[in-house]
Amino acid sequence: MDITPFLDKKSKIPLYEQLYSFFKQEISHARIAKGTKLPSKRRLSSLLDVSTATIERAYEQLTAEGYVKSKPKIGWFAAEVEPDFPSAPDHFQQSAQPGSHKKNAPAIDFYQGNVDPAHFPFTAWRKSIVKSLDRYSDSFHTSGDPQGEYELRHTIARFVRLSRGVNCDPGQIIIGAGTTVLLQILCLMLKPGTKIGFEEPGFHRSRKIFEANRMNVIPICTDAEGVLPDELYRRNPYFMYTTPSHQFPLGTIMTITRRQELLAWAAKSNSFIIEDDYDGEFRYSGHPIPSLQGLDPNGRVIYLGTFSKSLLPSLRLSFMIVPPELMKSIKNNAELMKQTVSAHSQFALADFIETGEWQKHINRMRGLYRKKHAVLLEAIRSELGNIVEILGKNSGLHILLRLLFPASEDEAIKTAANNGVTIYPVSPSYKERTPFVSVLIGYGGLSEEDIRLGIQKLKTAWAPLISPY
Amino acid sequence: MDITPFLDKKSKIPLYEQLYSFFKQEISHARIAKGTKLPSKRRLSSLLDVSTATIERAYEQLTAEGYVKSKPKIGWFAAEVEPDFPSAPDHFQQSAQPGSHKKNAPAIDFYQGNVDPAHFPFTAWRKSIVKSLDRYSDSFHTSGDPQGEYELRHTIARFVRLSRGVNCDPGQIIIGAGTTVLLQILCLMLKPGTKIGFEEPGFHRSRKIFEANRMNVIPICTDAEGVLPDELYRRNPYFMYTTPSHQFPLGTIMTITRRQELLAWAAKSNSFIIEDDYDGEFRYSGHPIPSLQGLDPNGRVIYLGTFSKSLLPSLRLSFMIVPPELMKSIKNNAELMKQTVSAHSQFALADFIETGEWQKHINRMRGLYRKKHAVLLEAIRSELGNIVEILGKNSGLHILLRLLFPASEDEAIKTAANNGVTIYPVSPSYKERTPFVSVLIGYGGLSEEDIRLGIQKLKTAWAPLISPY
DNA sequence: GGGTATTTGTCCGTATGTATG
DNA sequence: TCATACATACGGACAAATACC
Repeated sequence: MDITPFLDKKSKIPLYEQLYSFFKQEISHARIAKGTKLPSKRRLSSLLDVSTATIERAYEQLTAEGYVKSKPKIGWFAAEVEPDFPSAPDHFQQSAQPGSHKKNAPAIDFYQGNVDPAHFPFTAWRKSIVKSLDRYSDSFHTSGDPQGEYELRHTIARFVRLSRGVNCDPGQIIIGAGTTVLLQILCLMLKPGTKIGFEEPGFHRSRKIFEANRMNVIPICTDAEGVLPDELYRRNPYFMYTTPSHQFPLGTIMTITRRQELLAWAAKSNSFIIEDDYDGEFRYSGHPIPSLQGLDPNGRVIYLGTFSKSLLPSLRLSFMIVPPELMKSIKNNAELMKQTVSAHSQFALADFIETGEWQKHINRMRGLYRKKHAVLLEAIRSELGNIVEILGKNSGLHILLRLLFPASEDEAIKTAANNGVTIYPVSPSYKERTPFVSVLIGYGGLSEEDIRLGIQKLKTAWAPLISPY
Repeated sequence: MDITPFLDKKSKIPLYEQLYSFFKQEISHARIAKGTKLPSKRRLSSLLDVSTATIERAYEQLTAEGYVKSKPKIGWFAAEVEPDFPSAPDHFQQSAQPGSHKKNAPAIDFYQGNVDPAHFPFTAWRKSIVKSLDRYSDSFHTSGDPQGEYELRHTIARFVRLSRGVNCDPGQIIIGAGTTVLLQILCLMLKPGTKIGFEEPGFHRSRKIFEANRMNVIPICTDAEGVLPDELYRRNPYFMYTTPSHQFPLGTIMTITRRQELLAWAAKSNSFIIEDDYDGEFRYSGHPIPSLQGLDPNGRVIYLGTFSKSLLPSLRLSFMIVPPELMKSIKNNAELMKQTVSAHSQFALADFIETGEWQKHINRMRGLYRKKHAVLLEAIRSELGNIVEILGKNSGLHILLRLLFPASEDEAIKTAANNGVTIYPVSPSYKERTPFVSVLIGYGGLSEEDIRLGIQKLKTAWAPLISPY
């Protein structure tokens, strides 16, 4: 047992905590047997050249958590701890040694759900959280408003009107821990077998939610302008799920005429449209088109928004704007489920938006993503120019690569993986047959350099797949 | 000498100055004899929950003015001082007394879901949150592990084993934003019409979740020992939902024999038991009985735990421990729903538990609730002694009052409301007929004084309902 | 076997750095 | 910039347990 190399006096992590983590690891992994006498304060202190009080503090903390026991005037002893599970990732060891890069560099991950890790306004966000903790501490002892805290709903209502042209009052907003939770609340009001129109292709996670709730999911084809209204008249679903601002996965932006046709259909057939605006904040070219919800005078649109892309995926905070006609039954179900987002997160987000930090962040990110987007397109053009076609390049945080060479989706993904690049299949987005071979490329979470590198690697990976003639 | 009430953290007067004034008063009024050793920096610091440096600053100022003398490495001692004017007004006592009661006092709310608002270890919790923000910022840019962050699951596994006798490894744990979300995930794996045994009476919110998911909810009667196993053999549901550690709403604690019978039934019939341990941390008398999960060698128990009662309702954090046989399908559904709790909350809670703060808090709360509980019982005995019967008085944060006078539940609640007391109906807990008239009294969120006052008001409210003969 | 020096945990005051408003 | 408060780390005084002579 040698601690010396684990103590880093220059680290930001306090000395006593480094010691604490070390012993915690050793004991819980049974590398120090229970009952073993630990080195005395003074011995360790002179060995490691730190104060005895530092050692003492580490031991004290370990005592508080039951890892060691102290016998006064005798010594400290490792306590009995459940053996740790061997597969447990040694998180502490890794985080304590930030310098050591793995030999096998992690794959470059083009996952569409990731966002830029480097430019998040951490200080401001932290400030909002701390502020909300201090200011709203009175509200934390109840489970809170099942729809979500009024402050946040009010803020969202105001903001969404300005930025997305969505009209609503706070009473129509339901806060939830992710779009899936909100869709789940929606499903609770529907009988199994209810007809749900769903873009084909479309966002598979949402489709699976409907399917798991035993809805009758009807694929509705899309073209370059968006959902085809004829199909809707023919199949006449009760709900129609769509992603008009940036169709998933194709990336098309629904035209204004198509939007109006959709709304007309909904009004005529007493159906509802679910508008999932999952990354509507990021548009790079062309005029912004108002949301379906904002265009709709008849209250036929359920609007879904999220802060996963525009703030932090790990925050798990989305919202749903419900038309008055559905409000009562959805509210009932929301109350049944209770609120799913912690009050402090809600207050923090409200503050973050109110202080203008969110807007600043989005603006900054839009610029960054625009640049990444350009880098990606350029890299693809130069590296893969004649073997792929790019689809959906005007907004959002992902594009589609249609393969112009005879390889299966599976082959394309596997060879990429073997070359250290993770890309994603498009076929799950289709309920029925997939018309052409393509892969999903999300670039939000990668640096410009990694984007270039990743595309280069793709070229290498795919080279053998291209027929030689 | 008790300083606690004199320290007002929200005051504009600096903390060190409040301390300084206090000791100056005490010493110059000779309430502290000369030569007395003053409490050490650390002792005071932990007692008052301020930094040691703050105490030091106060002592220093006192030293400078000759009120105390410092002996290095030994302590601080009160010095000899001219006695001050004896009639000096105790300025602090006034400013610290927040006692100005409002004229229109809000209703006294006996809601069972509320918890004590005054004794939450706010500083420690805040510290855990800030620490998790600082230390895990790398993890926030992805949506995280759908089951929940490994650190938290590991911590919960360890803790639940020690405190509730539950056996599991972190891989079996699913974190979710509330018990309802977890039950919802459970329901996604069940066909509509699946038979769910449900305690009669039972926790209505859970029942409604099953019903909303179109399960076939079968009421299973309970007696003083818990669920009746005969009923189970007769009706043979696939899942049986129960609250063995503190039956909701009756408050009975399931006996060990009954527990074993239940487990035997589940093993024999290949069914599963859902053990909802919603407030198992709080038990006031009798021996602790191990959880069903801990007694079960056959993996037939799904254990539900929550931090709503034992920490903060607004945190929205619960967990589910899944037996291996169900793991695969439940995991699938959890992945479909994605994780519903923000990563920073998860890391913060893991830290809060790991640093021993949670245990401290529970211990403290158990004592407080025990006292409130005693106050409540005493108040009921003295005020309502002969018109009600108390049910379920050995654990948890609520009791049941059975009305011994001829009034309806509705009447009892309405007259109470008219007298400024909110109490809750028991009838929603019953799926079928309610056998006797009773009301639900939760006391976790009320002060001892309000508990007494509330019961007094109940007496006044109900007086007219009692037949005069 | 009894006294003494040493080891050890516990408690203490002090100094310096850092975050916040 | 400055006041307030907290966090981290240091080194010494003390008394009990232990080891040694």
